[in-house]
Amino acid sequence: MLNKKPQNFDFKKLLKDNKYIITPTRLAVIETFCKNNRPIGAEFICKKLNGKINEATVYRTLSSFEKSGILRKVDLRKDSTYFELNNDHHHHIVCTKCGEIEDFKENIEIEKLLKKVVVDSKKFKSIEEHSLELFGLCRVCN
Amino acid sequence: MLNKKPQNFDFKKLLKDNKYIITPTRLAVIETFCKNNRPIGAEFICKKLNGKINEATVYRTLSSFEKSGILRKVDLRKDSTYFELNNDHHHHIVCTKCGEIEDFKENIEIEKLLKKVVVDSKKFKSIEEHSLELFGLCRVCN
DNA sequence: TTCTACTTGCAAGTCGTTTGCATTTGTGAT
DNA sequence: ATCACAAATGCAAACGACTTGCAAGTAGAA
Repeated sequence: MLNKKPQNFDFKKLLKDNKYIITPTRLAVIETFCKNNRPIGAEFICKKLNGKINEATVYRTLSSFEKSGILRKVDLRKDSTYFELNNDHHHHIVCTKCGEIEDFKENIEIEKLLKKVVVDSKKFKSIEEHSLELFGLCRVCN
Repeated sequence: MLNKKPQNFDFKKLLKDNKYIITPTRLAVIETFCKNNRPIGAEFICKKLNGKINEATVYRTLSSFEKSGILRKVDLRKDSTYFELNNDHHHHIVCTKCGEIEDFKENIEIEKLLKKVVVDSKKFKSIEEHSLELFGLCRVCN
């Protein structure tokens, strides 16, 4: 879990805190997430880094960062997998036409409602994660 | 959109209402969804139907049923795509270990909260769909 | 500086899904 | 009933996202 604004934090410290060996690849991947403060996928990263990092390595890095909690997966109903820095809890509104994304904050009311769902549940007594994404047409596409 | 309990409705009427030619394949696919009242994917359908329907046809049928609104896609963080009869609005709690699924109803409070999100949004003035799925360990796996 | 375990690149493989094409089938008109 | 034709299906090949095995490179501790 990060606890600073994505734009300016110490990449190396983040890696060390998560017991990673510091490599140019890992620094570059984190930097790409910081520069583009929105969900991105493997293909985007490869393009942005100009093919300097191998595709397979990008996938391995993303998957590893997700396990350690640096990144979180986001379901955007696209054909490939998107990740995001796991720094603050929010969700997305996604334009189904142009792909435009707007964030919205998780709030206490939503949390309360989800807790109530779990209380009412017969099969579950706690939940660890949830996805909540809205889909529609943005003002431009509409 | 269906408006009857999934267990007992007229498959042929459903197809006709949606301007489909009635074929054994389509009837069998709908029936599989009715019998197994939960999200299922292409592989499951092929197995249940004993390979009587070609894999490619199953994919084509699912995709077509989704477009016409008979089915809805469900994001369950699995490696393949799951669908569900689009008959009543609900969400899921999914066990990340064994895959057990429990439904919970969409309620007015959740709808209100989501409407508020849209009101606060700068880029969107309405949404068409949303996903809301909870993930955790069920009582058995916990 | 050296050693070792971890990381990376490359190429091949996997898996879910899609597509092109030839054949079959449902349905409305005859 | 039968016909004609558009639509649906099966088959095999292709596709795209992702994974894996292995050999070579590299970070970091000693």
